[in-house]
Amino acid sequence: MEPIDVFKALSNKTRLNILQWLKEPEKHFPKQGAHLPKEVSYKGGVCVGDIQEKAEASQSTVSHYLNMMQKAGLLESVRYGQWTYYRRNEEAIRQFAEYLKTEI
Amino acid sequence: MEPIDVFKALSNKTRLNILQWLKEPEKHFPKQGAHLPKEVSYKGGVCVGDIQEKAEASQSTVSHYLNMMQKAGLLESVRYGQWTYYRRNEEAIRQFAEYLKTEI
DNA sequence: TTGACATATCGAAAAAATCCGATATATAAT
DNA sequence: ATTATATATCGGATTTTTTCGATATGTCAA
Repeated sequence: MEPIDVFKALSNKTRLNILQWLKEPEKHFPKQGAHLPKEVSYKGGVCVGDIQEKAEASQSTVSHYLNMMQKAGLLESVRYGQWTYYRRNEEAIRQFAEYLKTEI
Repeated sequence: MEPIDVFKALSNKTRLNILQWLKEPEKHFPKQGAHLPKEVSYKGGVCVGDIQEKAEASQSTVSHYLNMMQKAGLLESVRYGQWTYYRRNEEAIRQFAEYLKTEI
């Protein structure tokens, strides 16, 4: 987790929004999980299409953003069938907040 | 203090270094304060020239960086004669770390 | 008041980020 | 097999950031 990559990932309104929406997925993505078979239930994860709709950017842009945020360590993903579910990597985010508090 | 501006300011190795150097000015800028008359003593502040020398970037670049970091709220400055001293805005930095911990 | 020095600002070239549509890939449904 | 759907990747146009040298401004010293 390179701090600079995290700062870059957070230097954009849309990406910052996505990260904050994913704090409360059921609130910001009410129809979330519609595609998920009950037995797998990826807790807190939201599929790309739902995020794209809310973000009001193109599909390729949102896919790119999510990939960037995942590489920075802020998100993690799992694929179920044709859907990719993204959710926050809370442990990494916590570590980053801790780093910021002590090192910056 | 716009979070996005702070993230942008921190998305650069040199600027991140400057902020960290200024945590311990006497350690990273041993000749610091040479120009300061004792009676004013801007605690923790370092002049642009000393920062530039350590950062190994051009004078205009460093001046620009410092201005950007100040606008973001991370630094504050005072001018004494022909020198401008920059130091960390600890309260703002603390607030930002707190924002990150609770809002991100 | 002239010259030297510190810093800020300007203008521009180069590099990187943004962001899209088109296309590829993978899976699912018929 | 074919078609439809979700996501990823590609290629490129546009915008923003980076970074510099040149110049302007402000201050001090002789």
